[in-house]
Amino acid sequence: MRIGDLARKSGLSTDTLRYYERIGLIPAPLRDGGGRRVYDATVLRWVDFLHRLKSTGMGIKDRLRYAELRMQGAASLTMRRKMLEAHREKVESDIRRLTETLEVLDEKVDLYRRMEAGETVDPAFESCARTEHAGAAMDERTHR
Amino acid sequence: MRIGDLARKSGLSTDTLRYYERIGLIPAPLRDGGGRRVYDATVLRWVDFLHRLKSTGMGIKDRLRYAELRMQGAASLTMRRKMLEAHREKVESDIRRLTETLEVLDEKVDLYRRMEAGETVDPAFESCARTEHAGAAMDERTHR
DNA sequence: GCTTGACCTGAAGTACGCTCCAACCGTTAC
DNA sequence: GTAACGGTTGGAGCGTACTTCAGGTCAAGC
Repeated sequence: MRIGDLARKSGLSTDTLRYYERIGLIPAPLRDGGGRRVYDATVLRWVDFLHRLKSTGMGIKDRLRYAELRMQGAASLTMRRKMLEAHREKVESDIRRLTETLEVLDEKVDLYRRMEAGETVDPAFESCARTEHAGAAMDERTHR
Repeated sequence: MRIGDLARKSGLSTDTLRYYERIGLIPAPLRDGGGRRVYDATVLRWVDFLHRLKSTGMGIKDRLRYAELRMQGAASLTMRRKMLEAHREKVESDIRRLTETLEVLDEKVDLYRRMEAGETVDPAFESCARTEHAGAAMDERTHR
């Protein structure tokens, strides 16, 4: 598998793959006669996992650290597990934040729909500390 | 309320608040005799909401666009609602990705725990396309 | 009156994570 | 042979989102 194939399969660009290699996120592959990178199939799983860590909020330093540990082999298992457990906690709290936001957005969309329909909005919504409806609505009322 | 109070209440730094004002995310407040910014309480809700949009993955361009619409008042309600609905979809798909990742991490942590305990790992795990256990484990076996 | 602390401005610097570019080389199809 | 294609390198450039800095002003407490 050459770099273009890996790019297509992983969804990353060839530039990004070379960049990851340069900074040490993926191991340097063997080269063919013409000096071109030749990847074995297993690297795809690693690239996908790295991408998963990144897309769920793990920063580059931690991904580098994890990649380093991985290259050290079995001796680093415990440290890697601890990193994964820490990331798990972060992912869980992100899910909570997002789920809460889903509710806030639904409330707001609902309010906006009612305002679009010309409905008079109960001033009691001002007491809802989670939104900025009040401020926005005040602006809207006072500046027109 | 001065900029330091708003910083403490919102969790953002005074520098960040001034930066947000400069790029147009928060409206320019009135000034006191000494030229210092004086905020009214409602801006805190707006800052919190902006922070929520940001921390749930809305980029700066969209936040700027939203802030712009908000300053235009009630005429932009429909467009704001559509932006919020679009963001809602993104948040939902992020939750799906994160929830899936939680499972992947739990699987991996579990596997690592078993390996730490010296348990022989069933080679069947190689068929699990979601993880990079196989590659890592192979490395670990072949390089020591 | 003087110090302390909070605030002001404009501009430069930083960290992350790519992304693009120029200039070149090697393989394959025709 | 030659054109197209995919690959190589080192280095520059970019977008997001702040953060820091230099050099100054202002208000309140002692």
